[in-house]
Amino acid sequence: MVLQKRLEYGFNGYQIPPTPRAPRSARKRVKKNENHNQMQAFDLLATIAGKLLLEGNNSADNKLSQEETVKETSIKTEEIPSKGNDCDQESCNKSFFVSEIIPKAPVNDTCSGPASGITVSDCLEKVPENVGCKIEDINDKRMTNEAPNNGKPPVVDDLGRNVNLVVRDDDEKNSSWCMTQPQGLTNKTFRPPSRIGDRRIRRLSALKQWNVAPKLNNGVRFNTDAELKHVYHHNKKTCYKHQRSLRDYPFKKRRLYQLENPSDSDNRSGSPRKGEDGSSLGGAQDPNFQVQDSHVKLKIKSFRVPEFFIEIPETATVSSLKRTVMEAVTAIFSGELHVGVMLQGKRIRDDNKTLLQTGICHEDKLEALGFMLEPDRLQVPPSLCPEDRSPVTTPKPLTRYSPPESVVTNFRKITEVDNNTLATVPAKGPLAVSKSKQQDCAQRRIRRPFSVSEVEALVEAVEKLGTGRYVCVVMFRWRDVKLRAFDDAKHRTYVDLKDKWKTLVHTARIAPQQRRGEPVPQELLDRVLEAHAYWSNNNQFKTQTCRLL
DNA sequence: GTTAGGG
DNA sequence: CCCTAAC
Repeated sequence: MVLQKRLEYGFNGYQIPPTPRAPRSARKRVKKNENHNQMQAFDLLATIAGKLLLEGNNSADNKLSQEETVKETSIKTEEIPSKGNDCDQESCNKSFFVSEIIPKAPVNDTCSGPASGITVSDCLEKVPENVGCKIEDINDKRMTNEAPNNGKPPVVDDLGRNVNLVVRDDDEKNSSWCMTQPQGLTNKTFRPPSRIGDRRIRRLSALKQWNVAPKLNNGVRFNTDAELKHVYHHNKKTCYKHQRSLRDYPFKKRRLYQLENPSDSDNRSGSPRKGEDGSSLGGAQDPNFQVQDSHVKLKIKSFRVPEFFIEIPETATVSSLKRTVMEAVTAIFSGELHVGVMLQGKRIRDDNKTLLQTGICHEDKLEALGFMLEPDRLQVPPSLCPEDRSPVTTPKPLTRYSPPESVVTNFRKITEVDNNTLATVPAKGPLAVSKSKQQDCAQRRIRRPFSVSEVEALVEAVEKLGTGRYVCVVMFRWRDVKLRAFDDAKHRTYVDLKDKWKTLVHTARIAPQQRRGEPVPQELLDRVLEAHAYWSNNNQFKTQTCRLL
């Protein structure tokens, strides 16, 4: 019904009536340009276009229809149970979060021998004895596997804004929406959880986790947020910049730092970033090193268990849930564990090297040291890999879990700087290469340069749809470009496309010798400039007017 | 949720 | 590619 009503407005593939937002945008835009004539012309054209093209609908009716559409759409949207939200709630209710664990006995003494004398393997032997765990909430992942209720496709488009043919394609696509491939959806209501959604879940989970019983029977205790901060701010001098940057930081990001990854401050400016080759980092040559004592002090802040899956009946008690988690954890850690050492993203394989030789003792190179706990792969049946959540032997038939492929630790190296001041050096590397990075909301997406064919598709779509600017009474959107040309490319968001177009225009304008990356054919760049000029220059109004009338 | 624009 | 004000 709504769809039909929208389609009546279609004309030559362009949407005709102003969207609920359009007039405001238009006014603002015109206002910005201080072009009152254009504004008047817009109003006039809107009226004319409405009269000419809406087949019996005058402007007033049109407006009314729009409002009805909006109303219907919003009601429909509300009526459809938002599975995503349900999942949010579920995630909160079923979180298996525990806080990070700091071993009762500081690990500082673990490697207290002379740095030049203790080997990597010496150090590793100490690590498993102090293991704790941090179990990540994985329900956010499960959300992506949820199918919507009734298989009934929701009204995708909001507010009835898009009434052109592109949107019809969109709706049609969603009408034939297939439940067997939920991952592939760009569906508005059921698209995979955004990173913001993840953050919300994580934040809620994190808030809950501080209420978890503070002690396990093995005596390992959960540290609190306060403790983390305490550790974190051992050295005011070192952390000053970070604190200041957090204070100035947007709230969202600040929250991420505080709640999600209190140890991750490697993004702060001034954080040293050295070469990737950890093995070549010798500490002996560094004059600064000589003022330190020869002991390497490591504090392992926590171990994290990524990809930890549990299924348990809804009717199970909290008690049995706890027991299940405990059994799962026990099963993982009772098996043989191996410890790996990562330095600056590179695994140190030679156990006979000294810490000095590997650079582990070198404070300036320690932004990227981490330990991994890995269950013995031989004991892990292939069916237990995270991709295949097959049940394993557990006391309850309906309970199942799959163990993590690796257990990665957050860590800090603590090195004495001044008299009693401890400097904490943030970890980097292991988390960045582990699977858990998929759950790390703060992770920056990898750079994926646009291929020429992608550029071509983008240019083609923009040529047809425009760049999201307000043109006469027609509003085109990057969203439509995305749906039309990049619907299958899940890694290309409409923002990406918009950004790419921005750089394409820039590229097209600069001299060829100034361009970088994969060369874009001049022909395409010409089309970019042409399309850009068409959709954005001041003549667009005139041009579009001609097109419409 | 989208868009536009600065970083 | 990120971030976010403005819509």
